[in-house]
Amino acid sequence: MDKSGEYDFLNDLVRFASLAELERIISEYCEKSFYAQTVTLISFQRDTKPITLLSHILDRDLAEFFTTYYARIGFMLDPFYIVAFGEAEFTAHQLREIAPDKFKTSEYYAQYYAKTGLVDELGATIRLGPRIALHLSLGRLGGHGRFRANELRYFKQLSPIILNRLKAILKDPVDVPEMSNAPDLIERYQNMSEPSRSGLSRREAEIAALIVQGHSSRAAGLQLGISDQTVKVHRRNIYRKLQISSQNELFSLLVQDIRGG
Amino acid sequence: MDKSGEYDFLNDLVRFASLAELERIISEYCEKSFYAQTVTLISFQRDTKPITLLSHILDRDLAEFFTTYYARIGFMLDPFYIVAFGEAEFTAHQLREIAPDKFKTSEYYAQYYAKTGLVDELGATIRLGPRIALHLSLGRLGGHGRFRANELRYFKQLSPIILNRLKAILKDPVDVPEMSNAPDLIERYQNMSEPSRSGLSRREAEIAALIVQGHSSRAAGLQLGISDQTVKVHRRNIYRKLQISSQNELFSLLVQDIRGG
DNA sequence: TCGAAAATACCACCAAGTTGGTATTGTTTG
DNA sequence: CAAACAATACCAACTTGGTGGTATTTTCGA
Repeated sequence: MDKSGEYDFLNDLVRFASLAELERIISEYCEKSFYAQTVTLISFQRDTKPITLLSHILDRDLAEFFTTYYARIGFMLDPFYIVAFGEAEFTAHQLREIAPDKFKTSEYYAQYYAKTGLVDELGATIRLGPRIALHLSLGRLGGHGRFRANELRYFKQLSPIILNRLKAILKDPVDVPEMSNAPDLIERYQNMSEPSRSGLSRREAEIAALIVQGHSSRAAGLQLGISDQTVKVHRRNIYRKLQISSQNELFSLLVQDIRGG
Repeated sequence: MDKSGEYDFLNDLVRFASLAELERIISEYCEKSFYAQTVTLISFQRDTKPITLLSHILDRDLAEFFTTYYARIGFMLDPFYIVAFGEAEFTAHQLREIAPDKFKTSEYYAQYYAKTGLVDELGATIRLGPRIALHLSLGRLGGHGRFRANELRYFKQLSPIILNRLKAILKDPVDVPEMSNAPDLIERYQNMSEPSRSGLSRREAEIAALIVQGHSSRAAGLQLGISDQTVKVHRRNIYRKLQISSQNELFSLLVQDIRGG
């Protein structure tokens, strides 16, 4: 497999002066090197849909899938999106570093992520404001192997430079889109039950969100600083209130909710 | 809940002379009685997509969902479809009688069936030929409760009469659609692996099909007359050959395959 | 302020999936 | 024919989900 130019790529990526130039560099490199098969630059917005600023996806079906599903539903369960609004101002990770413990067997993975054909991702995110962040993603398609340790290292060194330059370029307020009031994952679950029944409590909705993101009861407990037994109790109460009996249905309700409005 | 007319409905259903008249009777009754919220008449065809002859679904979203998903993917995993091409010439069942043991927690249930809002179904099927069958389905939406024992009993008595009359009406060859060569579930799994790798054996594909239909390892073993341990071995081999590691992914591959072609 | 609900925690049990291993018997195919 | 593979079977271990129960503390609204 030809990996020549894996460093040249990132090196050159640093020398751009506009979004258009960045796009040119990316498409040039993606054609002559196997370093990455997909490159996307996304504006993440807390509580509402992301905006794709740049998307280099050769496969047409995959590109369509990306705009159809990821932009509507998938992003909410994307580990990179979740990390984007965490504490750190800047983050750069390989997917495996931040994916929940059951990510690969989660409903999200099976229904959305697996369809992209991606086997690995490098993602970097820089906060532009309290509710907006810029995300750069490099993807490996099946058959090209995962990113290696040295590739990750180099990405972690250069991606902040790239994203900081982009931040400067995009600081024009024209580029910062309007906010809508679409509810986030937790709010969705809180408002989900039928009017007659009592809805999920804040905590229960938090746990529902973690579960659909692909966390096991144990992992969710660790993250919230509570026991996995407690998580199981919440699970039971969540299922009862929503009149369901499995994780699969919990995911199904989310998709219905998002589609419905 | 008003269940008056539950018998009148089926009684009147028997007195039709054409598809159009049947449709009129159904829509009349569905509006003044809660006996069934959805009534569909489908032409099942082995190995290819079903044809909806009549569909009384009040909810517009549900109706759209039905044509979008059920007609393309869902039917393959529909317990009634599976039973339709079994040994019996005629069958009439409540869903719970023929659903696989893990149906309610299956990926199919969560992704397709749950979205319909149905909580129960009565279905009757009559074989028109070796590769074609006629299916009548009555559905209960959430909030209307399941069909009761006496309703099922009456359905089992009257549905053969209705379907036999329909068979006579539809025997006109114009109504029997062309066959295509779309692969069935088992064939799909057999042809699924990448060209470079060896595909699933017949037996493995059979088991893959049973699993996505919602059978547990034990249930699949019982059905095939082999041990559940053997089913587990096949599972392992299936996962290895398809380079996956969970049931969720097995389902995902099917959906991809069907969408792709 | 009193009571209900929420949040926390722990225990036990069962079903099921996932992952290892070994072994026997046919069948197919190069 | 020999090697490879399919199909069968059994065992063991582990993880997780789902369900049942009980109990304590906190929070918040009527």
